[in-house]
Amino acid sequence: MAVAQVIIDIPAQQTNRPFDYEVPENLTALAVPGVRVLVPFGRSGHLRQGFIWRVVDKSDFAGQLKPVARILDLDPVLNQEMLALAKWLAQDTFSFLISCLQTMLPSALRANYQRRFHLLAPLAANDPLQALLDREDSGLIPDNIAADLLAEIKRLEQKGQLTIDYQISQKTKIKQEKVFKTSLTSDQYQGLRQSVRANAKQQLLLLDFLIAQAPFVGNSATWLVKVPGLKAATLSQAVKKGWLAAEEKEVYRQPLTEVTATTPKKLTSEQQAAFTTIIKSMDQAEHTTFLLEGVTGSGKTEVYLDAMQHALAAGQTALMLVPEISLTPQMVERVQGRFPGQVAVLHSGLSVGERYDEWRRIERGEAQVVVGARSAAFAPLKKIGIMILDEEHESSYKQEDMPRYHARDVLLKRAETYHCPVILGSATPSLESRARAQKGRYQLLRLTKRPNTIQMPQVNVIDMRQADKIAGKSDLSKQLVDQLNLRLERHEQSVLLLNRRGYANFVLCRDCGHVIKCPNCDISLTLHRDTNSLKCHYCGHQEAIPSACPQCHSQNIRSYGSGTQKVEQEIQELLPTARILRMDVDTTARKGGHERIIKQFGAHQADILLGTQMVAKGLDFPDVTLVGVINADTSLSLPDFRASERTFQLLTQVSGRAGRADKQGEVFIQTYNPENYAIQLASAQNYEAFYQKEMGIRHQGGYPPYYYTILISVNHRQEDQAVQKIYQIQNWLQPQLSEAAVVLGPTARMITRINNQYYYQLIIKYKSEPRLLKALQTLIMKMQSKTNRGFQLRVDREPMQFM
DNA sequence: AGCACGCCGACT
DNA sequence: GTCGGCGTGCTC
Repeated sequence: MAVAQVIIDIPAQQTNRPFDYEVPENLTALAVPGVRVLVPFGRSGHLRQGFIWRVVDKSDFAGQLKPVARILDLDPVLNQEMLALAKWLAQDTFSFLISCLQTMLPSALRANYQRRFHLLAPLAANDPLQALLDREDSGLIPDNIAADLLAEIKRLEQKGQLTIDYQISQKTKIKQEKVFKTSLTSDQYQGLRQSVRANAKQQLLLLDFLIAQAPFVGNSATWLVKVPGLKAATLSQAVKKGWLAAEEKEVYRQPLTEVTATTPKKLTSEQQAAFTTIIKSMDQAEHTTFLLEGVTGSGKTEVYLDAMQHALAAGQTALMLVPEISLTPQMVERVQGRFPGQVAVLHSGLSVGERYDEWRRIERGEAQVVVGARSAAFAPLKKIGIMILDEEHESSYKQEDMPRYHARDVLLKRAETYHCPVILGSATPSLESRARAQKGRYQLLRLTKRPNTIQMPQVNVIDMRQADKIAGKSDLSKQLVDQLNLRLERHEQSVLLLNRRGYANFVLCRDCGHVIKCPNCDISLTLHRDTNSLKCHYCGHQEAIPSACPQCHSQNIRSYGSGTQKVEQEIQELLPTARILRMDVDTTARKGGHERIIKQFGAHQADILLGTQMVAKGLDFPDVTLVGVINADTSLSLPDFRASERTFQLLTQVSGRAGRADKQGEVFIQTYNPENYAIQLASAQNYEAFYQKEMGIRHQGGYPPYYYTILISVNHRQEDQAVQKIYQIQNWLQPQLSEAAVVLGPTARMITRINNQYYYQLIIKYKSEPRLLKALQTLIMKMQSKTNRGFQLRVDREPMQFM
């Protein structure tokens, strides 16, 4: 009898190896690697979801095998390539196989475990469990259930008064909407209208609506009930009375925006040269990595599109990743316009079901081109001919939780399988990539000119130590405000970058110096004017603004430092006619909020777009002639060796937003460090010089790309526990490293406490440590044991954030 | 995460 | 002697 090796979804994930299960005779045809199965697990025998990893003839397991309970897929959801990719990913990122497999799939295919209790005997009069039964999903035990309720459930279960069952429901994969059909004629509704009690407001409202729908009555027209004021309960009552017929109807979610087909633009000679090199590599099926370094506006996208076209012409597919933030309608329309009907889009704005639909279209081969954010690196395309990573320096390509993968590494790995080239594109490549191009591991392609003779913007650095400042508004120089005013008069648009959201940075008592801090984190709270509250940007804690100092009760408490909200208010006071749009986490958090703001600004419904980093990325507004950076220094002062690189990239990018069409753009950068090289070289738009200078610094400090880095971080509710553990880890790890490896720390993280967890960390810098990876795998396993309960360990290879 | 096994204390 | 506390370790 066949034996399936199954990777199981165990919540605690204490294991990383497959478990063997017997395949019942009638399921052997379906039991192939990559299909999802339900298997009994543990003494309880509760079913869990898993993936068949391999099918073998005989098990090495000495005990009695349990049988596979159910096979969930007719065709594997993960093919051989994906399974191999998962294995590599798990090793490369120190994560569990199961989490890698899950990450590759749309969440609609992930198991959704539910615990539900059923009463066998009536509850006591005031039993707290009654509250759970009264909810709509009667008897469902929520994951975040209060401990005392859970204890009560356990108690009753032991007394035999209730049972708990465990269900695995697949999250809805097919979008279903409740649709109501009229089941009576208009006349019959009229009749009912007469007989219903006069105070049955809801029923009358419904009947009036049904009568008004008369033209539809009698035919099969279905309609969605969206009558204002009508409650869902009334509808279900109406169904019971036979007034209406309800049914679940599958709805296709493809918000098909009308796209006009576009034709390829003629390439400039530089673009043509890059394109020719790339397609040569495609034709020869080489997995070359190209670093396409092109200044903003030099037309990288046109090269991507032509390369993708070349793949399609050869019967292959194309995968293009862009940062989430630049996956705007502008970008999507551009790709869809070029390849109408062939494009699937994957981004976080899609619902679970929409994502699944797009994933299916890709998997079935109905879409040959995929545009998406980070996780689209796992798009189930076959016969990939070209892969593109736009804005390759963006840190959002690195996933911050398990598995901590970098989309770039995934693409490069897949390129080996498909023998196809990868294009990494950026105006300001990451130092890692640029250095690899230097060493010849990547092939460097350059686009140095903007087509249509658009000039590079003129960049001015304003020295805030000497600049005229507007009285009382210490963050705005007179020069910048004059420039804003000038654009306002000319009916041109401006973009302002301020790297801090909220209203004020912190709230301080002028008498005793007390700063109001988050009760859960070691960080001061940020003042938000719109909600009139103090917020913690790390844990989300929110509290009212106190009228007196909590320490000395003085009324003399003030806020310091400017955030987007305050600057918005200040500019509004200075330029009363200006229409200002604010774009930051607070205004874009809701679904579609980001798009809405971009659309509004693009449609000239505002004169000034003021926002955090996100205004710098991927936006293309032709009428913006002024870009202002209010505080270029905030990102510089961070204790992170990448601070200069980030500042340079941000300033260069935001500068590129100015003057893209026929109008010359101007950039003003306010700074207290005007002589800093990152600011100087960004204003000169000189990437090469920055690269040389920064490489020198990295070499001296022994930082990437000269060294590999690994961050090991431990957190615990109690500080002394976290400290003890990190030293214990260091003592264990150090002897396994060579002399050449450098261990920084242990140190407390910059913000030591977040959400009442204390964080301590170690950074290992190394060039070649053959034993390190194995040791870290062991460490992860050791940390899973019960003696280490309460600790969380994080092993992050090439971390983006060192703080 | 569950669930059982097992090794110690306070009771019929 | 045994009932049950929850520390420890396994789950095919």
